[in-house]
Amino acid sequence: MFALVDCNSFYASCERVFRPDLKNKPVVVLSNNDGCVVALSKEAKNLGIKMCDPWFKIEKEYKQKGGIAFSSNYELYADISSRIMDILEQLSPRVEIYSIDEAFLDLSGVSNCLDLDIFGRDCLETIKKWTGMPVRVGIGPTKTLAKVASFGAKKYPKTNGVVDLSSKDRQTKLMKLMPVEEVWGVGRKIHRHLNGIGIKNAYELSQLDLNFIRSKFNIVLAKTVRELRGEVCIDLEEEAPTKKQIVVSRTFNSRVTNLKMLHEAVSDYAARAAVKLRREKQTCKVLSVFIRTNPFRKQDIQHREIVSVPFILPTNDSRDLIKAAKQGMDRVYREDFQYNKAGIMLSDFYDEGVSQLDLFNTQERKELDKKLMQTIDKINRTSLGPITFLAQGIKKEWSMKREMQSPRYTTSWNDLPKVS
DNA sequence: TCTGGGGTCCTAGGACCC
DNA sequence: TCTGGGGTCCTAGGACCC
Repeated sequence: MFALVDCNSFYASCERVFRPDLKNKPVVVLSNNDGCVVALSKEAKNLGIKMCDPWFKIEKEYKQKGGIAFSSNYELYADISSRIMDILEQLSPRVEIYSIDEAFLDLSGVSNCLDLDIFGRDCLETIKKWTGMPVRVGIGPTKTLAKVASFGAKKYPKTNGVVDLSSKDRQTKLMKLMPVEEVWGVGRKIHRHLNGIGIKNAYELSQLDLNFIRSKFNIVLAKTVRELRGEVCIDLEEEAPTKKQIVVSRTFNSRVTNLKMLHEAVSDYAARAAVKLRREKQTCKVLSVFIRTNPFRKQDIQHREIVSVPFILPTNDSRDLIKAAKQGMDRVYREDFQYNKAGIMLSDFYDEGVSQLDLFNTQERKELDKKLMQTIDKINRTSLGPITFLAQGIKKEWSMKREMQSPRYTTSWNDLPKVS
């Protein structure tokens, strides 16, 4: 048995934790650059706001109706997320952190000694009490069915946020009520295709012939179908597998033509990626740089390009990555284009421990470089930081817009909420 | 004026080898 | 001149997820 614990409109709820005055008010959270809506409260949904709506299109009307908006504050969200995950780890022996706002729990031990519905409620109430965050709990024999249960808990208020799909009858009943596009693993393309052959709900999908699915769709969807029937195909993954690539990219706050600024931007991204790479205890052998004009501006001539810069030896030294990012930028950059986004990607990873000696650097030199990076990372985890490289720029004129960001209530002394 | 960012997996097709 | 068939590896692109 699996449980899926899922936070209700996570980012919007995070913003409410320290702002009780926002209870029952429409709240939306915007993507980087205040571009579009990435999270919205129930009340905002009722105003007709949808996920991915561009902010500039809805801003005026939304505000007139009394809606509140926030720029994304990932520091706050990450901190609240980790508090919730800590609680779950106390409640269940095996937890897979699936995303910032979702976790799967293995309930096979729990089901012997406790009613699953009671366990679910206990989970929900503990998290509410300790963090103030509203969650729902879906329980089922496979991960995909736990997702179905979670859909039910969200859709039907009478469930009070907990749905247990242990029984086959309840599975069938709920799947018949669930539009097929809500099924985990069914995206836009497959939805269209399924509709084309008359499949409308999750139950109808679960009844399709597996060979038919494999020949007309693919084996991924066949797995989904088997999971809907209660056959476990997707196991719990407690340990996060080591990453295979790391991407850092941003849309600029305005269009950029100047090579110097682009150098700054990709240097900044490379330095951020280097920190992530070292946190994974990995080194990489390839850095790619990409650049893009704004595809929404049909009137502009477009240019997009990606190049790879290989390293002779795998590295996670910020200085190596910054240098490569600038080289890559020189190769993709063309004058007279108005760029709106650039990014870098690291790939071809090796364990940090496995180091090769090369002709030019001694072992002592390597140890020294490694210590330097460790020291910088350490300082940057404290309030003494941040230490950055000059190449990352000082003013960062290209960097993104976040005009409506909430304070870092939980991670910065200066932003602690005051009680008077 | 203004449309996010970061991942994984699968598949088809090309290069190369025997 | 004649140019098969099967395997592996890599890459780009598509589809999905949150």
